[in-house]
Amino acid sequence: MSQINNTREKLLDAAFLEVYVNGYHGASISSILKKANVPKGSLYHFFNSKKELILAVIDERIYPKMSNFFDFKRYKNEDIFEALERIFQKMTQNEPLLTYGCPLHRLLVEMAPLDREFDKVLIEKFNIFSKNFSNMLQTAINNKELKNFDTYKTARFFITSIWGEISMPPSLSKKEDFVIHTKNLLQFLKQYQV
Amino acid sequence: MSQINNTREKLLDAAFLEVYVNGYHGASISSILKKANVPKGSLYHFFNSKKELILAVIDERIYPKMSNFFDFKRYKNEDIFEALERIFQKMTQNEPLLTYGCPLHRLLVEMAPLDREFDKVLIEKFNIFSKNFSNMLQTAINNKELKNFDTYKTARFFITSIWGEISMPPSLSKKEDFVIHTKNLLQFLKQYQV
DNA sequence: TTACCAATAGACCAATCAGTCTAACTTAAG
DNA sequence: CTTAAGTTAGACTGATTGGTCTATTGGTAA
Repeated sequence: MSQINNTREKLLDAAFLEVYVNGYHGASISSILKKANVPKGSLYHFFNSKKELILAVIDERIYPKMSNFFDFKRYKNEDIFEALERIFQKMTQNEPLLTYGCPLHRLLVEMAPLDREFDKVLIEKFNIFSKNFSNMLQTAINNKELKNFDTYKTARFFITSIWGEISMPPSLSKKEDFVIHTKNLLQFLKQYQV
Repeated sequence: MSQINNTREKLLDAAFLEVYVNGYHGASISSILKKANVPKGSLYHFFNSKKELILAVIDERIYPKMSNFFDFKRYKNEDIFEALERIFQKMTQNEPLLTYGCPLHRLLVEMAPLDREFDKVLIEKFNIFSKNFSNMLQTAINNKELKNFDTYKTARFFITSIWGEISMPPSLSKKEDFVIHTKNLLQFLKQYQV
């Protein structure tokens, strides 16, 4: 056996890149094999189909990366606005993501309406991010930092809004625009400040 | 000759549906021909390639539809908030668009990073919408309805934000969420009210 | 009537698609 | 050393891809 499924890992890496650039339908198995420098037999040894491979890419590559991007956690002694500013700041520094968009969102737009399994898996992830953000806001409400409001709906508003901005193509995607976008969202949240 | 290029129109209609559902890479020429009930020779008589066909779909089908959706025009005697409420209200009534997303945005996400021509054509459209909206806001500023601010950047904020929301897949796309989204955006704009 | 050209029709093409299959190789266990 | 399982290797398949080509049709204008 090769060292702990090195081949499988190489396939996931190559497939991630291929799908990130070309989307699901645009991604080619032969191109993935070429990138990974792995023969076809190995791919179909580890995965039963292209679809299964890409679903694994979502779970094992895309989702972990994006969890780090949508990292809605409070530090101690931060108020909610400080925390969000820090989180948005961190997002802003992730240049490839700002430039080339969120791979989760790209697949969501392409595949969720077409395929039940993609729909299920991708929405699952979206809901996790929303829930995390919602919890963060709820804590702030409990702490009397914010007035009461529907935190889940606001979390959805923030995330879909951010997705809209970062999915703008490289030719239009300027860091400055993202900064303005997140500042606007923070400005919006200020209305709930106590 | 058939009546004023009836065949060409049928091809554009069929191609629009095919691309709206499947995206560019997922769209199949043979499926388009079947839908349109038109032989292959006719397609390649009117268009030189799949790409040229879809670029025509953008200009002659998608853009006109979306111009109606992103219809940033003031009526007489409306203040800026009344006008935006009316416009968002009209968007809200366009159920297929809310449910299946904006075809312009879907293509933008899929193709703009991959192909210079798609990038150019699609961003052109985005810029038109942004400019129209920006002008609308500028008029309100000139009328002393709103304080001064960068209207173009705010227009971009609104449009990318709305795109993010309506590109959510059917399984998550509820009219109620869109209503909340636009209400939040209006709420944001209220900060500039004089 | 003739001539011409736009449009229709679909057989055909090479390339590529995802996926299958069998053989060989490698590694670990007994 | 033997055996079995896990993995590699890539030739091959049938379907489908976008696109080409030639023949024919239908209508218009001279």
